[in-house]
Amino acid sequence: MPKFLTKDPPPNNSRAAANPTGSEAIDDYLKAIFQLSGRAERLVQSKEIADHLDITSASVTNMLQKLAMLQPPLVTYEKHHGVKLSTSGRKRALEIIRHHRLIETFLHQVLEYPWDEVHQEAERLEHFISERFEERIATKLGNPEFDPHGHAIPALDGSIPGHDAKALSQLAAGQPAHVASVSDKDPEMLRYLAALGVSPGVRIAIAEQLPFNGPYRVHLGPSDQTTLLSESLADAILVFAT
Amino acid sequence: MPKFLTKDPPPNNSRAAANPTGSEAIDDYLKAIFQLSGRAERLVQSKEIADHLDITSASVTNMLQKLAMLQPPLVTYEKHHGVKLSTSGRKRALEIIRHHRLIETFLHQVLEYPWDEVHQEAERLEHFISERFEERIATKLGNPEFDPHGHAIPALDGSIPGHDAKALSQLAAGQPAHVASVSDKDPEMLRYLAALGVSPGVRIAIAEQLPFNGPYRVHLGPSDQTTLLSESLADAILVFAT
DNA sequence: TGTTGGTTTTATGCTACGCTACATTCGAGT
DNA sequence: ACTCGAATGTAGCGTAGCATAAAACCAACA
Repeated sequence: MPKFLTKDPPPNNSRAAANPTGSEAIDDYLKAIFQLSGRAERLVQSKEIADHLDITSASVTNMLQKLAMLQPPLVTYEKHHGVKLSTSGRKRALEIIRHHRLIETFLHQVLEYPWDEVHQEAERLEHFISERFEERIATKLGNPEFDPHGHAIPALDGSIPGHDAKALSQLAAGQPAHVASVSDKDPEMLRYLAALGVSPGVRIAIAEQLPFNGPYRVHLGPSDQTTLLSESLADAILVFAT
Repeated sequence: MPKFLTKDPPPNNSRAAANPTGSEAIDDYLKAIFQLSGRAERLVQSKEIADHLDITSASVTNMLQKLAMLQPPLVTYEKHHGVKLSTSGRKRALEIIRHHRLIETFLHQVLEYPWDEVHQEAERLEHFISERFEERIATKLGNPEFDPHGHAIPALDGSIPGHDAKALSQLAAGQPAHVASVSDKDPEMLRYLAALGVSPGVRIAIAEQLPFNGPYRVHLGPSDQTTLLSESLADAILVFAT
């Protein structure tokens, strides 16, 4: 018998109010699985999670077993084949992501945070806000569908405003498009993009990619200004064709 | 040698961003010591802390030793005589209390929480918000001096807007006064007080206390309406004479 | 069928509290 | 001063929660 089942659990930390059976670690696993499994909800391998969270595979196996035998289980786990989220697990994952993106939007719009600082704060607070807090800021913001980086905010019922976006690097040259979203992970990159004028909704089109996987030359914004974007920037920007 | 000194500490939880050497437990000890020691900053006994936090004295001794030998120390600890906060400890305690009261005010004014619900949420969030968050909500609120219950919000420099308030039960009969603050611990009580029209700033005076430690008959508000208040309510309401 | 990654098991470590049981000290009252 | 009970301190231990390294173990593919 696994050692974590020695006794029944009497949890008592302050985050319990927001999430009865949970912890920051668990939240992070659920988010990771959700993001890695993608729309198709494919099985996710331990190694992927381990890499994503920067821990060892052994730790992941441990936690997955734990998550699978919680009541209710948060994942369905097939030995040697991977995991996917259970209904409860997906619910919690979506809740956390909703929290995160609502908080980001709130920090940006109400507290006037610069957009490169919202992620870090949201990453911390997403675990601790109550249902009530979530509901209040959503109302205050008019139930927004997208966060400041253009990422869709899951609705209360778990539905996600669709977007058929693809990486700018996948866009055909000459195809006019609009910026859907930008990665929020790297503040430095966000500041740079802001300086360039790249943000959700802005018009963008690729003029050409320079030879040997070189930078992209793009036309940007209403004035069709020409700008150079590195490969990694072109991967971090999602667009939808128009 | 105490066992908690086995190795130097590499803490890594998400709250670290808000408070490098800290934990919710530590915050709670510091708050307790601050509140118990009062204005005079007298030495606080372990037992008082133990009772306040509802844990055993032994646990308190343990923690106090730990707090005393942190770098920098958060308390000065004299064996068998009690503790008081060090400069760093007082700084942190005031920071937490400032967080708590700013958050309460913010929830009430910006997110329109009813005043009996703000305490619980603030109690959780006070540990996790960043300096930046604190600064932004303070600015948004116009650097308020009092929270919705009338409690003074410590300023950034640690100063606290003075108030020479005393319990309503200590007020002389006939002496006109204003409500300074009400205890925020019990939501039920807050709802009742709200229904009566008792809130900070309201005019109040004792008509009489009924015999044998009976309830207080008070005149309340601009219309001098007469109301009965139990002993414990009269203890929970602070007033300043006018 | 053998190699080889990814996976699982096992045994452990570590932090951060909390507790019990027992030893000690303080200090108030005689 | 002395005594005795309350308050403290010490030692040892328990638990929750993660994480790890090393070794055993699939399972898929060439």
